[in-house]
Amino acid sequence: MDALTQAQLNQFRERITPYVTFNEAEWIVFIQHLQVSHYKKKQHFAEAGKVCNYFGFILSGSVRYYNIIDGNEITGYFSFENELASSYKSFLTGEPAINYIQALEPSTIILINRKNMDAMLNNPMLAYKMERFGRLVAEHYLMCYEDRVTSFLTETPEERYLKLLQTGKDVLQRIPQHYIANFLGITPVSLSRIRKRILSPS
Amino acid sequence: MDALTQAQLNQFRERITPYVTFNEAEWIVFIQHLQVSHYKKKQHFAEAGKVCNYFGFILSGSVRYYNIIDGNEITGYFSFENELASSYKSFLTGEPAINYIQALEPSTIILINRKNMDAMLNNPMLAYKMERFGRLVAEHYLMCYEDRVTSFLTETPEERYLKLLQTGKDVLQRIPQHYIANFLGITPVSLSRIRKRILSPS
DNA sequence: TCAAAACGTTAACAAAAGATAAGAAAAGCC
DNA sequence: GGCTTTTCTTATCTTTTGTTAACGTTTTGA
Repeated sequence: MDALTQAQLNQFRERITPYVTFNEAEWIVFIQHLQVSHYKKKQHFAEAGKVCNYFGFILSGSVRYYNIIDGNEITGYFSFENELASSYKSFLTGEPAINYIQALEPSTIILINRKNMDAMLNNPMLAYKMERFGRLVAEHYLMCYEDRVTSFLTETPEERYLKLLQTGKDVLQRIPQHYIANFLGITPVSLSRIRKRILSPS
Repeated sequence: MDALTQAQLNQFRERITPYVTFNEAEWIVFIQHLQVSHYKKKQHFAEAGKVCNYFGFILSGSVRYYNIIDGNEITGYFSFENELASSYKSFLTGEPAINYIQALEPSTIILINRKNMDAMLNNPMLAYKMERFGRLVAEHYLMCYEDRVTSFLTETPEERYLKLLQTGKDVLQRIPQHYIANFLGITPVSLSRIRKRILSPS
């Protein structure tokens, strides 16, 4: 756990400003509750069976979320720089996580631990804005999940893959294809077939 | 739109107290922002293409959420008494909804419209608790969606159906089976086959 | 640098799900 | 009550996906 640099703080502040705008006095108190940590590739940010005590903001790098089912890893989500990383349910409830979060690349992540989060929620100077921040973040991810569930119900795997391509996110290049297959809810073999179908439509 | 009865208010207050506890002065102001409305069976609470301006709490009855894809209805979710009803994304963003919400039975629903919600979020007397309420509600549904996405990634339709049965919710009896099939992400025909497989495992 | 591990594709076969249609039972509606 | 609509099941056929294994390539790490 290092101290945060000014550049790291600026990056974080710029990203969260649309959600919550701290004045200078608030900001100074807020950043006292932050830590930063480096993760090597394949190092775990959270693990199934253990409580996830951190809420993370990825300054650089990326992570994947996965579950282990019958000994096989199933990758369910990815987060990249300027996005959040947390086994949200575990962080919120204090119950052991059911998934793993692992660095896909060497990553630098700002951390807020459960104790500091509670301290801010109970600090009259920050409480209101932290509640609001928490609401907007939760609502944001809720809407993302809502879209994802809808896509599972109304789209074929091929449609989901095409839509994913259309987002044009270059971050996709950084993800092994069998993880993307998991993300889409199919096997790597099946995704390979879909890709072939798309390239040479008969 | 009727005035709320004391019994209705009590039911609502009991249900939301775990999320937010209003004192008497706050409660009196809060309930001034509530309305109540009755929905006939099959009447719509929200419709695709129209902005959902209401956030609902179901006092009695039930609703289903559905999309129309290629002319076919796909039911994605249900809500019952003491649960919420809203085309959440539309309510939050003000954009037209992409799904329909329809009463499955004659239903009575408490409504908070967008204007009243904003008024409370901007009323210093209520703002803090409304932000907190909103945060906890969003977090609750976020966790539900997270579980649901995980189930799509890691379970077969048969496993999802068995797990649904194991919840033992008698509300399932109130839902036509082909809606449950949609909810599980499969066709009604496929669910019928799964049921047969379960009853007479060869 | 070199062996091991990870990755993507392809093939062959099995299992499951989708599409469509038909028919029976149940529910809803004048 | 009698008619229509909805609901569920079943059968047949097609399509898709899963499973397993093989193979070549790329990446990784000691």
